Formats: sequence, C-alpha cells, structure tokens
Amino acid sequence: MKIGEAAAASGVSERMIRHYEKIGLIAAAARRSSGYRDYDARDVETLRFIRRSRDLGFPIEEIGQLLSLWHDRGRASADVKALALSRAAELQRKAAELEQMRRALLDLAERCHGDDRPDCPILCGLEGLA
Amino acid sequence: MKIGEAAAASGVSERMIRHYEKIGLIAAAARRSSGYRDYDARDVETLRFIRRSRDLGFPIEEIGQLLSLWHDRGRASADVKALALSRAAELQRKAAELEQMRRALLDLAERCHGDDRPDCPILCGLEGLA
DNA sequence: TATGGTGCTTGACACCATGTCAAGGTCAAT
DNA sequence: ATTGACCTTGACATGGTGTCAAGCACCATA
Repeated sequence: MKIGEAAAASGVSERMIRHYEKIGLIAAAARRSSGYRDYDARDVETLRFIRRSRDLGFPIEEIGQLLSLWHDRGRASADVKALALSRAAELQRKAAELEQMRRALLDLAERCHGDDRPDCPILCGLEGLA
Repeated sequence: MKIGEAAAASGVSERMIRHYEKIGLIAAAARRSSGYRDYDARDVETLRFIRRSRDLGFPIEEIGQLLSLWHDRGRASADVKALALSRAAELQRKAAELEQMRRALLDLAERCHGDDRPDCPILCGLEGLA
C-alpha cells in the first residue's frame, strides 16, 4: 500500500505520516525498489491509533507512550489509565482557562453600549483602566 | 527607557517586543545613538494593552485591529464590541471542544479497571474497537 | 512504445507565540 | 579602565499542519 492509500485508510495526512516517521513516532516504513514507502494493514492500524489519540488531545510525546503501552502485551492497564486521567485533567484546565477569558470579555462587553459613540469600556479595560 | 525596563513595566518579554516590532504590530521604537531601542510611557501603555488583549485570547491580527480602534478617537464602540463578542464565541467553541475530548477520555477511563492486568478498554478505544 | 496524468520523493518556507543561545557592542558604576 | 549587566541581531527550537517546487515512478491508453 502506498502512502496515499495509507493516508486515506487511516485518516492521517501523507504530510503527517512522513512527519511522524521523521520524528521517530513510528518506525521507518518499508520501501519498494522505487523508493516509495510501502504500508501494510498493521501500519494503518497504528496510524489510526495515533489519529484517535490526537483527536482526544494527546500531545505527540504521550502518544509515543501510549504506543509503547499498546505494543506491550504485559502492560498494566493502570499505566494507561493514569495517562488518560492526566490528559483529561489537562483538558479541563485548558477549558477552564478559556472559559475564564470568555467571562472577562463578556464582562467588558456587557458594559459597552455598542453604538456609534466612541467611548468604549472594552478598550478602557484593555488599557488597564477597567 | 531601554527594552528591559519596558518589558518589566509592560509584562511583555523583550523577545516579544522585538517580535511585535518586526511583524509590524507596533511601530519601530526610537533608537539611541548606540542603537539601543528607546521607549516612553506611551509605548509601555501600548505594550500593556497588547498584553491584556493576548491574555484575553485575541490573536495577533485582531490585536492589530483593536490597536487601530484604540488609536482612533472617532471609532464606534459597536466595532469594538463586535470583535469582543466574536472572540468570546470562539473561546466558547474551543472550550466546548476540549470538554468533549475530556468526556470521551473519561468515558474510556471509567471502563478501565486500572490495575495490573493488561487488558485495557482505553487502548481498545484508541484502536477503534471501542 | 510513447505520452500524459497522477502519485511519490525530498526539501523548504509558512503559520503563531515564545524560548534559548551565541557573538559582539554599550552602559554604568566602581 | 575594568567589570558585569544590558543591548543588538540572528539562528534554531517547539507542535501540528499546510503548501509549493523539482524531479522521479507508475499506469493506462492511444
């Protein structure tokens, strides 16, 4: 299977497949005599695993750890759970941060009459004179 | 005022001050005969404005628009409010996305016993066999 | 078989915001 | 005058992805 087909089958772009190979997240693909990369079903499975992990917000480094655990038949599920819970906590932290920014913005916007007049509490707030 | 003092006074790092100058977000600073950049209170105010905008999640491009509006004494507050509300909506969208990822992760983690045994619903979920 | 179109290769540049490091010049205080 | 802190520019890195370019491989059809 050539890289284009592997990309279509896994949902990971050709660009990112080459990238993951370069940074060592996945092993270098087999090559045909022409130099084309050659993929099999197992490779596609791995790529799909990576894509799902990314979709769940795991950074590359942690995806590497997940892949190790995945390939390790004797791993303890506790190790995986710990990674997942720590990721979930991080996501919550980030979401809370965004929410806090949003609330601050809405507070400013609420005090802004939002018409043709030039005075604007939002800009004053950004100046630091809120 | 030299760049280090301006950085300390505004909360924007020296690195980013130079960066903002290079990308044209702020005007090129005055220079002493030595070549050192020279800042006054007004410059620091601008930097602080930028920092607060960044803290509220505005991307650089929108900060440029905010700066224009800020400097424009005749601006309509409605224009500022529109920017702020659109930013708030974007923040909410992003937060919701993170929250959705988190929930998916927690769903998987909940089904994982998290002990020494190797079978793990989280990894199965990442494989796509959830 | 020749040709064309599509797919593959590598490499480079871009984004956005920020950090760090290096080599060299300047300032201020001792 | 020396020293140590500060400034200058430039380059490289991060993370995840896009795009573009030049050149080669593959396949089907004329």
